[in-house]
Amino acid sequence: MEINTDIRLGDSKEILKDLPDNSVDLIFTSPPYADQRKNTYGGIHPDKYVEWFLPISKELLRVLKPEGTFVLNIKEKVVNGERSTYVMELIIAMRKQGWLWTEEFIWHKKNSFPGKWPNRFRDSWERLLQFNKQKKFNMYQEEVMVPMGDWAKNRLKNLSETDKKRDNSKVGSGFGKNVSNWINRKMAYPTNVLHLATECNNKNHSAAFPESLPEWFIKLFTKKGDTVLDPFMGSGTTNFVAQRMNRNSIGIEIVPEYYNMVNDKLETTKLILFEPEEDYEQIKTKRRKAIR
Amino acid sequence: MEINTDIRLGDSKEILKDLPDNSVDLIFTSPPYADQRKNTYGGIHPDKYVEWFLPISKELLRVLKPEGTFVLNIKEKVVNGERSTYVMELIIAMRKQGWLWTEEFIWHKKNSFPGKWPNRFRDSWERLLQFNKQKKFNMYQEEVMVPMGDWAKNRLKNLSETDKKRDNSKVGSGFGKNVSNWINRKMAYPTNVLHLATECNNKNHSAAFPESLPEWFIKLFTKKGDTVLDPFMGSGTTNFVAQRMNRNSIGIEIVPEYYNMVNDKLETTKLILFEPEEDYEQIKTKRRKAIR
DNA sequence: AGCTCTTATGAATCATTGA
DNA sequence: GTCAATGATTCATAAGAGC
Repeated sequence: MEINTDIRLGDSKEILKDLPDNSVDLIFTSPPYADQRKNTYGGIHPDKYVEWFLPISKELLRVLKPEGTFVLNIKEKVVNGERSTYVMELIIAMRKQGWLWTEEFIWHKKNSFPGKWPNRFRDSWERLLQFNKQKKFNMYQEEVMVPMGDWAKNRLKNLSETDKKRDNSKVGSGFGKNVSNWINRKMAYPTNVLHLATECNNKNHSAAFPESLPEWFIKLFTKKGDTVLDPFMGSGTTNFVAQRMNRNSIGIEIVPEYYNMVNDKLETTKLILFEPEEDYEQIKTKRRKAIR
Repeated sequence: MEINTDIRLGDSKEILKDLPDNSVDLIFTSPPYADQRKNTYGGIHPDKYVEWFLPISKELLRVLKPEGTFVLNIKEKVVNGERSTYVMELIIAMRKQGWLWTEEFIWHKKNSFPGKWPNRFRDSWERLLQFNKQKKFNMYQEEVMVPMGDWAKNRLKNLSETDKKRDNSKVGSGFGKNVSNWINRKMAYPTNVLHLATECNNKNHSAAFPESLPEWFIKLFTKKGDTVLDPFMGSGTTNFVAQRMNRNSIGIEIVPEYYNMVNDKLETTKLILFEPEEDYEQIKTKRRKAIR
């Protein structure tokens, strides 16, 4: 299978216009947060954030396939002792634009930034907002199943009366069936809380997320050969992960430095990818070695 | 110290008017969620939720002390395949009403029951929205510190070169000071993600939260002798915990059944509380025995 | 293997200074 | 005064090396 990784230099608002309608299966991105990263990006003021984002999300709505998904990683900062409301306003505005706000996942960051303040604890979570074009969308739940913890085994042994009642009352998916499924698979579906560390390999980009973050959503919402788009590419994490997972991808980046950095890495990676018969993990290891 | 637990039967919007200005240190509540619990509460429609809540939050703003805190436990439900936006709208509306939206804590529910839907995972988190009247409010961070892992003890013995460098470079707060803090503490500050189980003792009330939830916020935002208010008392968890922790409390409940249930329990508890020289844990155990 | 120990580091906040 | 920029402060975890 030929996998294409297409990166473009320029402003998302403009570049996106070149992409055809209904052509992308998953959009995964972490846009510049309001007033952050001033040295590299424009540094959008919280009050202007929604206004700035809406023209972009309008294009995203156009290029996304009807069964596709848009996952937006964002977190509002504290301004003047209060959490900003621009993310709330953005959700409301995007719904008016035609998006469905399907779900909000929580990224619980294991290792959050240090600090101590008299009236605030450390912020250790971010939002992962899931938007869709329609109620029916592609979701491959089995791909992100996780090994069951001990709690589940214990629970299976001693089941409360409430538990039994609940499941027996279900039609078509009785309790016994569920249990046998669990025992056979020893795997469970995850929840809408993701527990990942913030560690990332890209030291040159200030705001890179860990590879496991896009990886999880790419598994969940796409299959091999599908197309992933990141309109705020940054250090290219989304695109590298997509490539490793045999998904086509498009990345857009406005800062030439980052664009070039990703471009250079991409060349290195291509050489490795042409070696056949390797699975993800092997490629992952090799690539890392090659880059470092 | 004489602790008063004052429960009232009626509609919060009306009953709250009887409470004096600036008299409450902490408001902790979990209001009926939109369209949930139809059999017991009115079942407020998502579209009407903000409109319904604002007159109540207006009174809450009045009765709260300037240094007090309002913690609102809420989570929007899925309507027609989408998350409702009424919580977002409520936050924005409450800010216009004069509230400061200081922080959003996440309650990560450890043990949500396994379930499966074709396009959605189990919902295992809820919002705990912190509102304040002013930027300066009472917060007793030390009270909610958690035991540090074993790694910390080891670290204290042999300190890394990096640690030394970092700390030696500081002016005015040298290395030794920090270390002594650690040794004395053996405790760490939490973050804004709470990791609690959903277990709760009140089977008769459909939406009761675990005691550890109000307990955490009562510890964090009040001291002994302070006053806690729950305008949607339900099974009275907040009030029982407040009482056990030597805080005065007020509870308002519109459903006579719940009111009576709490009232009955309260009588039982009072007898126990009049026995002196007991700490929280002892009382807790006794009360539970007495009630069951 | 399992333990102990070392080391790196993360989209943060706040107070202060300067325009 | 308001607003923007700068610097100081800071904690807990995981991954990896060493025994």
